[in-house]
Amino acid sequence: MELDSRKKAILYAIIENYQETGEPVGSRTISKLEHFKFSPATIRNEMADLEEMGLIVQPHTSAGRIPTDKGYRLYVDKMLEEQKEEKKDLPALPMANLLSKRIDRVEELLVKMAQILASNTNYTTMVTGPHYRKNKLKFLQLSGMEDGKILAVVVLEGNIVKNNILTVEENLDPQELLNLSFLLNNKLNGLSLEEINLGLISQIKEEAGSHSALVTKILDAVAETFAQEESYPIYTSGAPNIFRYPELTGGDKASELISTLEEKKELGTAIGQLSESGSQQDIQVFIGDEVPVDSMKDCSVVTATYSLGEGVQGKIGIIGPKRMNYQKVVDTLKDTMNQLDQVFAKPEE
Amino acid sequence: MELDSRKKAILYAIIENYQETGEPVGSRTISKLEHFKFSPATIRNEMADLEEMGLIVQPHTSAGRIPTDKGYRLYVDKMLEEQKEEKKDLPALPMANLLSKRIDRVEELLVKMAQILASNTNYTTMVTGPHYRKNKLKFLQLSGMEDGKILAVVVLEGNIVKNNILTVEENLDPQELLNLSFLLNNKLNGLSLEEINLGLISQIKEEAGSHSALVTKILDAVAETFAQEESYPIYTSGAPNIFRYPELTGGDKASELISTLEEKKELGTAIGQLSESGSQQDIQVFIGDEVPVDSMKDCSVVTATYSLGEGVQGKIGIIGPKRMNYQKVVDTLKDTMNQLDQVFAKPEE
DNA sequence: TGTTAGCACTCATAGCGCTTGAGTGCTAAC
DNA sequence: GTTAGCACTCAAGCGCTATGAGTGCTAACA
Repeated sequence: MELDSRKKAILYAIIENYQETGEPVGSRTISKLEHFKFSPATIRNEMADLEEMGLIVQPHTSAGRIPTDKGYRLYVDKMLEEQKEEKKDLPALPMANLLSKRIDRVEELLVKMAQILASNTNYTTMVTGPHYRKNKLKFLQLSGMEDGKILAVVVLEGNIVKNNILTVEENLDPQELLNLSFLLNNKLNGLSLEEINLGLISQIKEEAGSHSALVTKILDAVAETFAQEESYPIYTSGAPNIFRYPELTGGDKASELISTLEEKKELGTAIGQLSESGSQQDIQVFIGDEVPVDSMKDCSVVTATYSLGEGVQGKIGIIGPKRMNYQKVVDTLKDTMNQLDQVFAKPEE
Repeated sequence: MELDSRKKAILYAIIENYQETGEPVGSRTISKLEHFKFSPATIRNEMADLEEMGLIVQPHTSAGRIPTDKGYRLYVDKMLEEQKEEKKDLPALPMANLLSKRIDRVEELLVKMAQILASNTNYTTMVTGPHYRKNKLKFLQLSGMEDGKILAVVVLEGNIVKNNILTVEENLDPQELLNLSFLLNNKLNGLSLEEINLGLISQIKEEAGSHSALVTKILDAVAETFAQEESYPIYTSGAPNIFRYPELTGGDKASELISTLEEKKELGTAIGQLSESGSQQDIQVFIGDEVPVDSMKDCSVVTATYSLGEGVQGKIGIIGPKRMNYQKVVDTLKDTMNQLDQVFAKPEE
């Protein structure tokens, strides 16, 4: 069967009407719309065809039609296609203020970003913490603290800073500590986790002489810092927004969704999958069953990859009902990415 | 009217039965219980009295009784009273493993603690980040990083560590940095935010000579560290548990509750109030209208103050329906507090 | 051949009346 | 003081009947 332009127009009209109302759309509703000069009967014929093609369905015999995943997919693909050409002007999000802040408070930035996106779109937002492509040790600082403890500060590329407070039995004078600090920096800087192997470790221990126990502790701290980065955190915001959409709150759905959002683990792995399967284009749309999280099969998810320069990047996902306003979400995300790029593309101030 | 022991027994029986079933409790149910050798009619007479006293109510004429806030209050007060004498043995929570971990990852500890409490009680748990009574600067470390940036590590009492990466125009050699570091530590150590006043600042700037601009930046970083600590974070866990209790999910209640939990601000101030109004005893129970958060007027909240040594303390709150198992919650919290105390009371290993 | 009017049909939803059963309060007897 | 008995109340469930939105199909029309 041919999907001519009239059928398309009807499909899109159904989708857009359903987006607003959440109710199945009947032939009469469509025929009363501006651009449609055909009678309900004609529309009905076309709708029967669209249903045959699997683009729309009736929830029950005497109801109007709602779009299927396939119908949405068609709509979204066409939309993304058109997007490439025209450049839309959206009211700018109040992200600018946010972005003028310090870079070293990445976490706060991400949380705020999630909040703004959630309240602006009325959907739920999740943001993965930054993922650092080149995870290398950049800098290591040891400082003695008065009570016999040592503060070890580990800095990775991308300016991830982690602190570890170590307790030592032996007593170190500042000069020894400085020497040790120098030795470790010398040996380890620029190396990734894999490159710090046993041979290197024993070599360092040897050179450290009597302080080899301390070196072990420090290296543990370094390893932990790397590990922490691998299990990067996930921030969510606007979870209660799902209550705006009755189709997401029937039965135990709301509970399951909220649980999924709270237990961020599953989300994390899912997002990982998204990343891998993702093509070059930065915006991806997952509709219904395409979402790789079971409790979200009634949702759609739009993801984007953000970048904070220095190869630091992560994912943003907007989670909403399948009848979400894809146009608005995609535009909003693009706008956000642009703003981020503008700020972080600047030569670092 | 006199609240004799039989009336009390009936009240408690109603409360405990209602805790389990969530359904109004009738006279027949009570009379069939072990210890009650009276007929339903007698129980009914007593129940009429209890209702007159405002301890129980009927949701509608032909229904059983449910406890009022006042009824719960009586029950809880008696329970707390008895607790003081007998020492209960609960199956220990799997907190021990957790507590054997490092102390310097307080945040992780608190999150895990919230999770364990939530899954163990089936209620929602919130934990305020540690509040440091004596907020004094303990240690300040400046390190030059290769790309012309300076890493400023600020350590407060209680081992709160914050990192700030500063960008400097001027070039500093390591020795100058060391001197500056020494100067700042000398001047600032042991001082609280209020004690770092303008006079002191200008004095430091003078001694720092040409690096006064840098000093300003560093002091800003210090101020920010203090400020961050004042808006201490709040962790929640087990929010979806509210869906277990129908009385909390009718209407928009679930949505409001989840929103409140997500927007932790209101919680924070409320918790603040709790702290202030709190007496010496560490466990407090808030029932229904006593809870100082509007969206939680249908809930009860049990709070405890935890302490991690060094005057570092915060609040834990368990949020559940008014028919929550107070006994279990209070016991669990006490057990947790004890475990924390045991670990942190040890001479710091 | 595409479009439309007309009509019979379906079915979710709402409203109505009925029954059921859990639970009560009251009274009178033990 | 306690209990048996009884009339009463009322939420909840069930079946029945509109109601109305919406459909598919057929036949007529341009």
